Amino acid sequence: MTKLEPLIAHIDLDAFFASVEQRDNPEYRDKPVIVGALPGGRGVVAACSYEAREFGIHSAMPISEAHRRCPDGVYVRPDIGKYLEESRRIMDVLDDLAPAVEKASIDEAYLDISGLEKIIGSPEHIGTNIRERIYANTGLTASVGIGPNRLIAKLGSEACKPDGLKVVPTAAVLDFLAPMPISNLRGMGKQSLKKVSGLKISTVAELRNTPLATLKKYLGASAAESFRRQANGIASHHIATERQRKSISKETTFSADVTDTNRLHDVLRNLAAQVAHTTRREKLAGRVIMLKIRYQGFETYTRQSSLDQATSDERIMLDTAWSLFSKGDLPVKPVRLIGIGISSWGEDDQNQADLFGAAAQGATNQKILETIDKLTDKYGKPLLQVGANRQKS
DNA sequence: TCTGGGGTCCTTAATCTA
DNA sequence: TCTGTAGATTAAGGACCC
Repeated sequence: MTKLEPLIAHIDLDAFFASVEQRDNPEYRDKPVIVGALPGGRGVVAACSYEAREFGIHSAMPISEAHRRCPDGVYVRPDIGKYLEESRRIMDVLDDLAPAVEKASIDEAYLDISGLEKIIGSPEHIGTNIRERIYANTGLTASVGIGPNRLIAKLGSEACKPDGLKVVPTAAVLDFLAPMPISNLRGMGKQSLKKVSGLKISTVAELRNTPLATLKKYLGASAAESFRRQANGIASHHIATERQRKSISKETTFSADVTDTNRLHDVLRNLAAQVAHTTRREKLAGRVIMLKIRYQGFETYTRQSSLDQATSDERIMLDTAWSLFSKGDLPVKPVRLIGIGISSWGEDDQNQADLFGAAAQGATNQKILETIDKLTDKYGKPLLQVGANRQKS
């Protein structure tokens, strides 16, 4: 049997949030739609329609600046629930098409379409098929890039936006990459660009021709090697169909900075409850609690603390985070943002939570009950709490 | 311009441990 | 037993992405 050449497709919905709003509100069509914070408040643009982009608006732009550029635009608060539902429908369409689908974000996915050529036809044919099916099922347009690996597929879909299809055969990869700005490479953000500014290189071809030792001097070994591989079109073609999330967090920015510690504690309690709820819903328990504080001037601190045992209990999360806040090594001044997170999943507590949950749901399995007795003997009261919390959620 | 929220991964420094 | 050291782990923060 001959080995299959890897063939990867990257699917990217065009201006996703804004397109959903334009589809659902015909009066928004052909208008600059800006989804995000409302003018007058603190916040940024989460997504905007292509009409809005003509005013120079882009995602992550402060909403005040967007409003200055386009005072007559349609400003909409995001409806994440609606977008998640839409995302699920799109992923269902993709699941029907390819054996391996990796959801990369709410509006993006990678598909392993190796071998599909024998069933559906040429890569162009496959790409067209994907775009047509998404449009037929959702009324939304998507851009599709197809190439021998994830990087080329992703850059392909970026190159043909909006509503396009780009196929890059292996033989064309180097020419495809050559004229691109180096900022197109994964990981080449503002800071890395600053680091290489002295090299006077702007295109991928120029980066490719820069000695590796020189790149290492400016970027460090690991980043230099990564950019060099990318410049040569070398990247992974692995599609991860199952991805375990590594952390859960919740944060909030105040409309005006807060000094009142009672208020901060109340807000943190609320955030801890939300994080705990998600943690239990995902049947997880974590050992590391993280506190995030941001002051005026975007001065940001994080502090974390490891627990002896994994938890999904909001009171433990709150108490741990609050003791990090009160420890005394953080500046005492008005707080702009406060957040809490949990990570480092632990096996034991998770299993115990599951067992208690099963018992609470009326399971009579003798083995479960015996195990609960054993665990209760071993750990005592706090464990009963795990079950009680789970039941509530 | 004045910067959300929820993530991941990487680097570096400090600390622990064999 | 003491000390130095290397490697592992933890903590904090930076950078990036959508």
